[in-house]
Amino acid sequence: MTKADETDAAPGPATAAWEPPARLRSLPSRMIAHAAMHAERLVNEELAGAGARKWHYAALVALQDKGPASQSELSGRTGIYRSDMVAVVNELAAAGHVERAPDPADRRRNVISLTARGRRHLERLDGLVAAAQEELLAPLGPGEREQLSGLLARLLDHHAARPQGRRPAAGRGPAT
Amino acid sequence: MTKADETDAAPGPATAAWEPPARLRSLPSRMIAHAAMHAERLVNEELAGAGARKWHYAALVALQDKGPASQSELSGRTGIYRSDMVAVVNELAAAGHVERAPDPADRRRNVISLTARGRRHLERLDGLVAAAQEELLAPLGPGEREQLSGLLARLLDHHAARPQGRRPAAGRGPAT
DNA sequence: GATGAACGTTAGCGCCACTACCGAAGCTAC
DNA sequence: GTAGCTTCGGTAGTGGCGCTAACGTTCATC
Repeated sequence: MTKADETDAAPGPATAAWEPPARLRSLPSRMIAHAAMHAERLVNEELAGAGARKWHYAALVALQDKGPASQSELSGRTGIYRSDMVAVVNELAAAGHVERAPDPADRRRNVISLTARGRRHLERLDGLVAAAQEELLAPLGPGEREQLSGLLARLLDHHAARPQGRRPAAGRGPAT
Repeated sequence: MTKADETDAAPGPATAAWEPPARLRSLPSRMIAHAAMHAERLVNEELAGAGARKWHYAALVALQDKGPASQSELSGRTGIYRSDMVAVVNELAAAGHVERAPDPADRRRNVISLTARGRRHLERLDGLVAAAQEELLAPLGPGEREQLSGLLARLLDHHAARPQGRRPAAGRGPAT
């Protein structure tokens, strides 16, 4: 048997020693982290087909749903740090999905606004992201999906209120 | 108003433009990623008190629950990549929590085993990790925690079976 | 008109998942 | 028994991402 047990379905006692112990497998923080990895992988794979990353999607959605904004405002909407927002806007602007114009009312600011092309692009990304969600949640029924969302929302609400004193930092949470 | 609306509780229309749109906030992949960030932060903060990281914890648990193992076997149990396992074992060995001995039966292998000191250390880490889980799940009742765990387990089972063709890679999933 | 804050920007750190490659040692097939 | 595969420990490096620090410009306030 040179290369058997490659697609072997029967887990012998030799395989057991390679599996994670139940104590790790059932650890909530670990399960969540693991699920997050799958989620990110799926989203990234989908978006990669359109040459986009989750940051781009988040920024475009934030612009479409709440209108033009300065970069730091966008930062607040998306959870992307101001420092990283620079690159995101650069890339989106280079692709023509977004326009960066100086704010006449406040010359420190740039006003970022969605272009027609960006809107079209976002439509496509929406489909890809939705597909990723579908893949991610595939094993769950509609009711279960809502349960999961509800529980996670409770967690996030709780921890969003927590953080010790840091309110105006502009940059909380992941991009997608 | 130089620095008002800093700890302002009343969200005026100015604040709304800074909040993430519902479309992003309710995106399952994003919620999971966000929750994972909180989870990792909590676990890291707890473990930092003992000078440990989640990798160390995962490795120690894997050793305690399934006995001594080679490094690549440990890799399989914990989800830590073989390449990264080197450093983890180095650190654990330097702290005296683990012993690395050449395997007489197979001179390519090192047998890693838990020391008494490592067992004691792990006891402490267990408490810290448990505390982190408690903080993480604080807003949820016992029934809800089981719901969440169950749903996540379903997700993970589904996606663990998926990955296209890559079975023996030894290094799936996060460390904690 | 000086002080201090906000904005965009650059640079860099640290963690972590992941890849590629290496030499040594073991196993299998001929 | 030896040639050719794999496995193991190990080194190095990449890239994404969350996060901090600092700087010059511009604005707001006293």
